[in-house]
Amino acid sequence: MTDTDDLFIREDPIFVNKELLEINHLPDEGRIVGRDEEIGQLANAVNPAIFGQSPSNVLIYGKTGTGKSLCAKYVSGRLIRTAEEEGVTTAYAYVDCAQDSTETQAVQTIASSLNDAAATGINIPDKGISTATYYKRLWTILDTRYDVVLVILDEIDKLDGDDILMQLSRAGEAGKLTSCKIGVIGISNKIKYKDRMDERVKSSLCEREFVFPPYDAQQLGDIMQARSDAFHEGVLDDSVVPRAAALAAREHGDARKAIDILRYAGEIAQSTGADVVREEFVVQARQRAETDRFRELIRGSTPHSRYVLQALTVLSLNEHDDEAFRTTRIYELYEQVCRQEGSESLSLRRVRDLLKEHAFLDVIEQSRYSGGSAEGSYTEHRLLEDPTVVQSVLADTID
DNA sequence: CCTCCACAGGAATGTTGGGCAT
DNA sequence: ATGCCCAACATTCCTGTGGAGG
Repeated sequence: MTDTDDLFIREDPIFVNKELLEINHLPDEGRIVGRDEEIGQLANAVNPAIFGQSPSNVLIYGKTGTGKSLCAKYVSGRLIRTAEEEGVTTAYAYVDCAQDSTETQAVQTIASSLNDAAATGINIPDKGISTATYYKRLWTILDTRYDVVLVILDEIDKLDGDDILMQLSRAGEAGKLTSCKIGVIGISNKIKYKDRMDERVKSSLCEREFVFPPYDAQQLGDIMQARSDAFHEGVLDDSVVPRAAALAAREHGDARKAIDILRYAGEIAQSTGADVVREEFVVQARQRAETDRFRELIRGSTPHSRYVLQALTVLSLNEHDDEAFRTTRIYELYEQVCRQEGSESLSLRRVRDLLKEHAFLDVIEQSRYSGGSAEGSYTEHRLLEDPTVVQSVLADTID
């Protein structure tokens, strides 16, 4: 091993502290921009936990990238530290309901993230046991290890039922828990989510409600400025942050997207060997952020789910004029895709459900029509993303 | 107002594969 | 090792739906 091996770059010329640009990075206090009031209210709602009492349940609304999960995690984290100083043992569990959409998966995630097999002697398997068993183990874990627990349910509207909310909010009253208290922080980006909630759940979950407004270009700029320490001194061209802020502000004030753009712009600079992040990289970076979000969405989906999407994509690419297609047309093409892949096609009924799932994840949009006189009624499906983008993502998601 | 069509979607039932107790 | 339980996925069967034209 010589110390003059120049095959590898020894020091990153662009980034010093790239973690600052990770999506899940929790900034220190003072780095959360424009959410002081919300943080204060949130803290106030969960404050009783510090004395070992039940925190208020909270529902947070706001579009994606308005800092909802960030603030929820941040407040929960500080609560745990403060409670500890008071001799109260607390913890929080974070569940992304888009990923764990069934009741079972969500309970499993909560239980396994709060469990410590060494301390409790309880094992939480990934699958194979009943929902009731997961609950039973979760209650035991909570009672033996904690005084108060906060459960953050992100994208709660993606959950397939209210059952888990019911269980969590009633656990104490139903005698399932003897000493531990539970607080639920629900996060939704659909305001109307509340309307379709069970009345009993609604009254207990919605003790406090907050709405997070989108960030404006100024705030987005501040947010990125606060994280610009991720880059080496002088590497960021002065025009980069304002440009990225303007782009992200135009797209509904999504801070997550703004930070993604900044990171990608840096990576583009890195891979092209540039020593400065230039303004023109920002535009390319935006494109890349878009495909990345989408790739994440379809990464977890089953092959047939992707074939269905593939069928719709091919239709959209071939016929630019009309961009919405009937279920049956998609199904015909889907059968063709299956033959190419050497796979047995699923039933029409099942494909209808798969399409509905895509609609739920905002990948496609469905609208129902009636043909009128003896023409029946039908549903049309439209891709929400650029077909060429979908095509390229599908192509390299082969695994 | 009723019919007719092309499909939507609810319900029941079957299949698969993993964890669990014995 | 073996049978059992259960969630997730899939199929089959069937009833429900909307609006132009009779």
